[in-house]
Amino acid sequence: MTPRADAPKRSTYRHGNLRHALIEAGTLLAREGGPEAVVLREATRRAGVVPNAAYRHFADRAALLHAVSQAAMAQVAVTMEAEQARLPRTDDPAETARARFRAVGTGYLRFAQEEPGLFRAAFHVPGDMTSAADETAAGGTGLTPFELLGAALDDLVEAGVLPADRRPGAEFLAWSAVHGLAVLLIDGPLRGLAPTQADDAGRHLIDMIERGL
Amino acid sequence: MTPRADAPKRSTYRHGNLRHALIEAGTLLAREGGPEAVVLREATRRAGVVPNAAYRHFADRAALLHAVSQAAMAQVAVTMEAEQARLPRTDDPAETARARFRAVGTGYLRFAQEEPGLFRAAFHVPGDMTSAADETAAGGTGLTPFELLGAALDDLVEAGVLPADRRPGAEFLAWSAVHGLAVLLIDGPLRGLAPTQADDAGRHLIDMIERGL
DNA sequence: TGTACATCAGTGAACGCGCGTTCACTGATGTAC
DNA sequence: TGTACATCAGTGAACGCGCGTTCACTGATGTAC
Repeated sequence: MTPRADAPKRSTYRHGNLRHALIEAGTLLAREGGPEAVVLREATRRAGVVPNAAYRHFADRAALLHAVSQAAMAQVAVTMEAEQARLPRTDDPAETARARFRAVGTGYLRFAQEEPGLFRAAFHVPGDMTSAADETAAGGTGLTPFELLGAALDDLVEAGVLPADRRPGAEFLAWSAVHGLAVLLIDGPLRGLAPTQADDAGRHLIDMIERGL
Repeated sequence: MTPRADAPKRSTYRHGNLRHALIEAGTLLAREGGPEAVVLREATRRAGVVPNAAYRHFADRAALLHAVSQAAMAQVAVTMEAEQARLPRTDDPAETARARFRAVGTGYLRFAQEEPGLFRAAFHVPGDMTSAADETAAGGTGLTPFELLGAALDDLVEAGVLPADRRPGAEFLAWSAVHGLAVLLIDGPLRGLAPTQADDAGRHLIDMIERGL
């Protein structure tokens, strides 16, 4: 009933920002064990609060998990953007578009490898990330992962790399391929591949996508 | 403690083939709700047996789930083979190889759509389906899904459709793409796509793979 | 500037739940003589 | 062909577990007068 002893002691009766603290604790739980590890009681324990206190901020466990999932999604977006940001400048627009497109994929794969638990949480019965931007799932640029992919594909078309008639539906093809590799790396037969090998596989896969699109 | 009333009554004290009955019950549970629905107690209930009776045949719940997972894997293989079997004969070996390769993918996708619960169970922390054939995961031809894919790729090379230097690692690229689409269709943003649209997406994806490989 | 009071965040205690698993048992089977 | 007995599949009862969730509460805050 009492919050765990090693939790951050509060001097105030009010917590301050319990909602935020619970999402943070939940995110940590997801990092450690994926979505099923996001246990309401444990989150409250870590926040140094009694279990039912969570119900002031979330309707139920599912609502907390959803918030965590959105936060994880935003981190995916951030990783993608970081991957794009580290790209060297080029004058060739085709080259640039291509590099930005690849960065979307490699960022996605990097996140999956580095944060498998969060990655799984992000895609845990997701609230259709395809539809209108959900702010809480967006990265620094305000775009969700799906939107970043779409933008990269638009760039490819604009740069003349991708024929316009190939554009419709292309996000689902590219996404499928990259997502599949991510899943196989996380808990499929490619799990436990050394990071360098995984990177190789990612490169080859993205090669295939570029050629195939 | 007593088995459920509506379970098949036994006249004999011995069940007969409880191990098999439990796998069957577990498979049904997986169909209905995926791997996490494979609950030991419920499986025994359905088999008309007391909970702990399961321990005569399985070390623990994980062992039962593993057996169910293998059975599901075998069904994937069977679906793939069925897809190949319905192919019309052609004289053109290149055409034949190509069609057989595509059938591997479409069978996989069809199974995922038709039996999402079993599909998820099949890939639930799998015992590395890449390695040596596990009989219980094989279909009618004695090949696992992974081996069927490998064979199809070998055929492509032999028929001169796929350059031999592209062959190494190709199964992981093809598999990633198809698996990713399957996952997105099952519980990703493409979930709830009409079967015909899903088939279209599958075709386009496999087109992409063929071109990209 | 001071005080009454509404608001509502967090507490304390308790619930029912179904789960996996362990124990000592009993009853049917089939094999050895 | 008949009987003793070892084997072991399934029973009965019970455990501890942690979970999500509900209830009536108490304490601190900040706003209205």
